[in-house]
Amino acid sequence: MAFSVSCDGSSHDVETGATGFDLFASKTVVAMRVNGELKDLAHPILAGDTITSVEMSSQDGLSILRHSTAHVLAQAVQSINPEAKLGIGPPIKDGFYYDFDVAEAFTPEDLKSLEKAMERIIRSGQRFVRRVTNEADAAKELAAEPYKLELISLKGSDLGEGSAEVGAGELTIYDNVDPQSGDVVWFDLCRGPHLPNTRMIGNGFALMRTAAAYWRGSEKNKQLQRVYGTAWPSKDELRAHQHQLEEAAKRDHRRLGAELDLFSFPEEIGSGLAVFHPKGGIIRRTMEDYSRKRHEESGYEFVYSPHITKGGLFETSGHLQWFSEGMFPPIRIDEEVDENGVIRKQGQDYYLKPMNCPFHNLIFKSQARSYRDLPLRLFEFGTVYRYEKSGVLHGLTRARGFAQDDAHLYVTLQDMEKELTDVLDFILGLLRDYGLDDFYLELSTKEDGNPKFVGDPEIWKLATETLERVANASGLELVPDPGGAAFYGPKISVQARDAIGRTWQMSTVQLDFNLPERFDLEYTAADGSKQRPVMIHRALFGSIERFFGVLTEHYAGIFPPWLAPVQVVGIPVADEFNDYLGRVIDRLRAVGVRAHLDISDDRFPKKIRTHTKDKVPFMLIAGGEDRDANAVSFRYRDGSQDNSVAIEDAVEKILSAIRDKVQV
RNA sequence: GCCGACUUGGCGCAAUUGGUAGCGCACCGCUCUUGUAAAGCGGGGGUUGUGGGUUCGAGUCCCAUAGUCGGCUCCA
Repeated sequence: MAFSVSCDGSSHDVETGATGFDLFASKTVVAMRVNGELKDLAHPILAGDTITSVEMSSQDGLSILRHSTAHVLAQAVQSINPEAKLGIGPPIKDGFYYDFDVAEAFTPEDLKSLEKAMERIIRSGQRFVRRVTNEADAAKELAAEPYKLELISLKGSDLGEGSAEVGAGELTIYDNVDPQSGDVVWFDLCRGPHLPNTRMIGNGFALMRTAAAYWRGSEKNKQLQRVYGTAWPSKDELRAHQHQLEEAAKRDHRRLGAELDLFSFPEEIGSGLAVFHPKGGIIRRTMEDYSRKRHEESGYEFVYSPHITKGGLFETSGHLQWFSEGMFPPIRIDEEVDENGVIRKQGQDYYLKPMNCPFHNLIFKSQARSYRDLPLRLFEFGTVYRYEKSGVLHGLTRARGFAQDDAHLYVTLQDMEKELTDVLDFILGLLRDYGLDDFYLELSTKEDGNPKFVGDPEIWKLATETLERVANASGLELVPDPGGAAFYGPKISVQARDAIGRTWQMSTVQLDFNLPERFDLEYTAADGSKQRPVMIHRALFGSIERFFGVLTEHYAGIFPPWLAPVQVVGIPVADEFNDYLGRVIDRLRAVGVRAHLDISDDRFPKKIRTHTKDKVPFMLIAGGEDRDANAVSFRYRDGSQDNSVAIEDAVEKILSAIRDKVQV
């Protein structure tokens, strides 16, 4: 008996018992959506179903490919080491991983032999066959897999949406069936769907690296060995992905920082503590100078505070209670102990500051404040120290000592929303000046029931709603981040996409009703009553170091002229033109351009090479032809040229590029 | 902090099974040098992250420690 179904938008007649295989002849269709749900092609089709094909190259298709590849990896691991216990193996961005409980960590050689074993499995064309089971039967079959048993027992509880093993519906197992013998050669608890067979994985996969990972993501659990892999519909796409990774590695700020002589992390100083070299110093100072100028224009007042303080200050703020493990341990001073070890004089504990806000609060409190003083905007490039765990340090983007471009705004409740709107506007404008222009916002809110968050729930609600209104008014995309708030209040963070599409958390704006309370901050209102101000914490760069790192990667070290450590290098074609070109360079230096003349013994092409590698934005060249025309020639970093430009025009061209902060 | 890998002159790398450290770039000197990514010659520089140990002998093996890298966890 035939009936009709809707397939990819048109009507099809199929026989009873038909499956996706009868609908899709194309080898690139790997699965299908039946009435919106992802299904294997082997899923039987019923009358009235609405079906759409899932191509291998689609998002869904890639996930299925990667998940199936993960299964093949797990089978390969167990074929080599039958003792390996299975964790989970989901698809992720660009690939997949699978966790194993094994006695010995995987070595690079292991990965090679695993790839070989995977190739054999893939070539053998095993079919993925779905089988519905129940908890009791599955528990019997998987008796040797303790982690799978745990998943079964957790079914439907706190596994979350992303789980690839068990879903809300039926419990299913996927058998890998050998096409020749029809035997089940391997199986795994899995909700699917999968490719029809392993052969469709093809040769566009690779194992990338191994790492340890806590079972179910908790530090309290055992660490399993994770193997990361990547999988693509074709070898060419795999190659393209690998090439992309190499390109990203080339713009790694840690590498560029050494290559371009910008900064370093001397081992003698300590982990996560950077020094900036002269060239990095120029970039950093230029960034800071411009930021300072813009802040001045926008009504911020500049303050300074010390790097250390007595512990009491952080008890008042609450940091010592909630985040002491993130702070460097105290320096105990002035304690006197007698010969018997008895304390004669009580000492004092001093701490390196992990934040600037308590200091600014003390400045607020240094005098009686009036509503006329508000909004009071206190700004500081404040250097803070945080005891980040050794394993999380990462160049400039995650350091133990860094400077925040930190400001605290004290406003009345009535002005709060307007001030927040202005701040967000100010931030986005400034980030654009630094060359970032693709943003979205994240709203970090408290998590109900988590004791980490302090303060009155009503106030949290007011703060969160206000931030949400301001964020929405910006017109930018707003992504929720539940549980991501600071302990004292919710925040908006600005996420920026860089030149190769990676996103970075940049600025944060936090609303705080808690610290004004703890510090007993108040001002006199127009009616003479004492009122509590609202506090807004905000940082644009987050940390100067981190922003420096992000910009380095965004520009791949090819900084726009206004930030470039060396803006112009004069390269004479021969010594004879040193004086002529030197006069042009002197003229640029006289108007503040960072320019110098290369009169080294190197030959002309060598100099071009040297300064191209140094990523100098303007190379000015002069030889006989230029001198005769009273001109110079430009060479840019990409190799393009602009010959015989009149000196006047050349100077103006350079000055305007710097002034307008454009890229060249 | 946890798991794994790595650590050789400023940088990038090399040194068969343990036998007394090499190369390129950079640096210094000399010679030569007119047109768009590396002129030639010569020279200095490391005891192999640090501290122990095994051995007749260790860059190569073992232990500890520091740092780096990849992940996990974390990120006020």
